[in-house]
Amino acid sequence: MQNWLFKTEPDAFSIDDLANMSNQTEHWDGIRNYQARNFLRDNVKLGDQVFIYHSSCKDVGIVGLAQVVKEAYPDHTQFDPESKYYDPKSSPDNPRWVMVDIQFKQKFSKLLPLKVIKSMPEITEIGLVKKGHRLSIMPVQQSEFEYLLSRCKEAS
DNA sequence: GCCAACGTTGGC
DNA sequence: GCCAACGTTGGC
Repeated sequence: MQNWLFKTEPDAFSIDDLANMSNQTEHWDGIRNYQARNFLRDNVKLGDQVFIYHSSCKDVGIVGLAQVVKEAYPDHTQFDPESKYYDPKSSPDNPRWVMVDIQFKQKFSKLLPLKVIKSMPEITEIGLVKKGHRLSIMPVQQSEFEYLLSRCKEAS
């Protein structure tokens, strides 16, 4: 069992969009980084908890919680020439990119800002607080996950 | 919109 | 396999 943090740009797809999907479930497509792909393919498991994080926007931080409801399967956008995620070097026989499905669990009434996360002495391992870490899928160790979750709920 | 820090590509 | 050039990410 693992915990994760997935980044998303709320202008493209936000926590509210996830909450409004049918079954409050959506496939997490468009991951085009090998390290993130390897996490998705090898380590993201059914039932894992996922922090949803808004990036590249006015209010950057953790906004909610989701869970994995389907493990890795081929990301269909890699085969679609119309998609911005199209990868001509990938083929259906040998898909290069995968995605998982996640289901909305909770939106925190107040977001936990990146600035605050960085100021927490308890939080030292998560990729967010490390310099130059740009992964859009990152593991969160259990102790830090629990601490962050309690702070999110406390702010709510 | 800037720019630092990465990741990827491709010539050699 | 090196590395320069280029592209992308993402906080500010």
